[in-house]
Amino acid sequence: MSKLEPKLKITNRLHVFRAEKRISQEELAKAIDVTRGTIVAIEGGDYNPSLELAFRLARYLNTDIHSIFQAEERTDGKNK
Amino acid sequence: MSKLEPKLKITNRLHVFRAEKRISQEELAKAIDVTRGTIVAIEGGDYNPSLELAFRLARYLNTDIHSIFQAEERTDGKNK
DNA sequence: ACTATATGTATTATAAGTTACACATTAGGA
DNA sequence: TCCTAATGTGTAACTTATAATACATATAGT
Repeated sequence: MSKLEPKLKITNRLHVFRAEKRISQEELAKAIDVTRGTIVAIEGGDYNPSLELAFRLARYLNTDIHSIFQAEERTDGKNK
Repeated sequence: MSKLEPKLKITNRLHVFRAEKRISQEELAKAIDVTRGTIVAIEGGDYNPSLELAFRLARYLNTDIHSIFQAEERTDGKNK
């Protein structure tokens, strides 16, 4: 319970990169040494990974962090 | 005890950006809504902030995450 | 000397990231 | 149909990020 919302909403296009490379969540997870649950959580939405993990993802996908992750202003805290 | 090392070492040039803007740790902390302790920890070294916080920093400093943070392979011994 | 600012360090407490499971479902191929 | 890979969902345990606070110290200006 109690999920404090961060100031910025982090969205990502990880599934797009995965689709381009045609790799499964499990493959990606093993490649960057996390569990599949972590990949699911990231792709699933409101999830704020560590910067180090973001770097590992960007490095593996041969791109930069901003190409994978975008930060949006959180226009309202209580719109749900 | 038991400090699992991340796969990548995250370094940063936050103090350089601060120096350029001539702002104190406390000013920066307030601007991005963290405590000064968090700024000290980040500048101090082996510290892995959240991606969301990295975005807040980059946004405030009018730059991108990679200009502030760099990921190095962890070459030091006893890896794995 | 005094004062205020800036930084480093430390401790405790809470929030959140991540793992390691398990179970379910869906889509495809043989 | 059966089998398998891929994905979604959930939860408990563990680790780490961050907050809140206090204390120390150095430095610059008065």
